[in-house]
Amino acid sequence: MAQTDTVTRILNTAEVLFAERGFAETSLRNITSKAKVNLAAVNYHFGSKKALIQAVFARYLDPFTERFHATLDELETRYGGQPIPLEVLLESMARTVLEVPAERNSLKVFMRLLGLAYTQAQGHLRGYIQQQYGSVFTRFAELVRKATPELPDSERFWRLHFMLGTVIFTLSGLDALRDIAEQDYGEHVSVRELIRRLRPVVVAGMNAPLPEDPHAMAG
Amino acid sequence: MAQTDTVTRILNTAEVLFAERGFAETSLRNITSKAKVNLAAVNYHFGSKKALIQAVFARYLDPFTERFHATLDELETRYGGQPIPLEVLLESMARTVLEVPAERNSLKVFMRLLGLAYTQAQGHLRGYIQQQYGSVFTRFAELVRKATPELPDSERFWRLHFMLGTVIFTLSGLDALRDIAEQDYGEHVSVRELIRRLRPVVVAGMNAPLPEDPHAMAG
DNA sequence: TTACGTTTTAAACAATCGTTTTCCAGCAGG
DNA sequence: CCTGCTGGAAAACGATTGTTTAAAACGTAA
Repeated sequence: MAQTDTVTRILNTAEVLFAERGFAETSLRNITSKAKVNLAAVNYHFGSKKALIQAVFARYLDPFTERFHATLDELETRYGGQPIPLEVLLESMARTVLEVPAERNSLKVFMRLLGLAYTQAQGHLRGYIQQQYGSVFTRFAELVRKATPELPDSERFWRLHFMLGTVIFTLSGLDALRDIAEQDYGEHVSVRELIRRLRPVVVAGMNAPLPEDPHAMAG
Repeated sequence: MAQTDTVTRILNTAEVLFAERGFAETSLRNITSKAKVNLAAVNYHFGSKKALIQAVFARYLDPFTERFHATLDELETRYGGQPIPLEVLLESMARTVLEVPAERNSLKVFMRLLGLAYTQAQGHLRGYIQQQYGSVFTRFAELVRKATPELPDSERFWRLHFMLGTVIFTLSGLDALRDIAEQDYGEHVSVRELIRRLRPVVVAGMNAPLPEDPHAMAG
C-alpha cells in the first residue's frame, strides 16, 4: 500500500516538528514539504490539522495504554488483592513509558508531546486525551490509593500531579536543561540516567510528611 | 500621559491573553481589540510582537528579581556566612513569588507565563530570560549549594530543576487541575493552599536519598 | 496664531495559514 | 471498451497573520 507510506511519513515528520516547535508554530506546509508529500495529503488522509495532532498522540498513547493495562493486570494477579507497593507501581509506569517509544522515534518526542498536551491548551486535545485515555490513569490512581492508605485522598491527588509535573516538565524540557547541565558540569546525561535520578525524588515526594494545617484542613 | 495609558492597557490585556492561549495563538488584533486601542499601537510602542512578549515578562520579572535579591541580601547578613537552611531558602523564594503579582493581576498569570516560557520554545524568549534574569537564579543555586553540602553538584542541579518543574507545572496548569479536583473532591483549592501542600513535597524531594549507582556515577 | 514633535487612526501591505477544488494517473471489474 | 474508485499533484480559495504607511488629531512651546 503506497497510501500507508504517505500516512506514516506524515506522522513521522509531524511528531518531530510538533515536539520541536509546538502545534501552532508548525504549519502543514512545514510538515508536508519535509515529509516530501503533497500539501493536500494531510487533509485527505486525516481530515484536518486537529485530527492529525490527535493521530500523532494516538500512535503513542494507544500502545502505551494497552501495555500499561496489561502490566497492571499482571501486577494485580501477582499481588492478589494485596496492595502493590508504591515503588513497584512507579517503576512499572516508568518502564512502560520507556518501552513504548523505543520502537518508534525517541522518548524525547513522546515526553515533549505530553508536555505540550498539558501546557498548550488547545482545548480539543486535552478533552480528547482525557476522554480517550483517562481510564488507565484512573485505574493507576486507584492502585496508588491502595498503596498509600495513610494519605488523605485530596493530598494524594495533588501529590500525584506534583510528581507528574516533575517528570513531564523535566523530560519535556530536557534538551534545554541538558545544554545547561553540559556547559555547567560537562557531563552528558541520558534519559535513563535521568529517570534513575528521578526515582528517589518522586518516592520521597509521595512519602513526604503531611503539611501542617494552619487553620483547618479539608483533606 | 495618555501614552502610558495605552501602553499599560496593552500590557494588561496581552498578559491575560498570552496566559490563556499562548503566544502564537494570540494575535495582535485579539489584544488591541480587547484593549480598545489601535492595532498599530503595539508596533508603535513596542516595535514588534516579540518585544511585546518580552515586555510582558519584564513587568513581572523585574520587580521579582529586585525583591529576591533584596531578600537574599537580608538572609545573608542575618546568617552571616553560615549556610542558610534549605527550608528558609525555599520559603523565601515562595514568599517573593507570591508577593510580586499581588500588586498586579494574579499569580495565575505569572505562573502560566513561566510555564509558557519553558515549554513554548519561542527561541528568543528563553534566551532573553536566561540572559536578563539568570544571575538571580545562579545566586540562589549557590546558596542552595551551601545549604546542601552533602549533595553532589550534578545531583543538586537536577533536583532543583525537578522541583522547579513541580511548582511551575502545577501552578501553570492550575486551572485544569483545579477543575478535576473540584469535580472529584468538591473542594476548591487556593493558590496558597497549594503552596502549603507543595512545601513538604519539595523539601522531601530535595532531601531524598541518593540514587543507587548501577554502573558508576559521574556526579 | 503658527509650528513641532508625539500619539492615534484607518488603510493597505505582503506573507502565510488551513482548507478545498480540480484534474490526472493507476488499477479494478463489468 | 469504459466505468468506477483510490491516491496523489497543482492550484487556488478566503481568512488571518505581523508589519508598514500616510494622514489626522493632539498637546505644547514659541
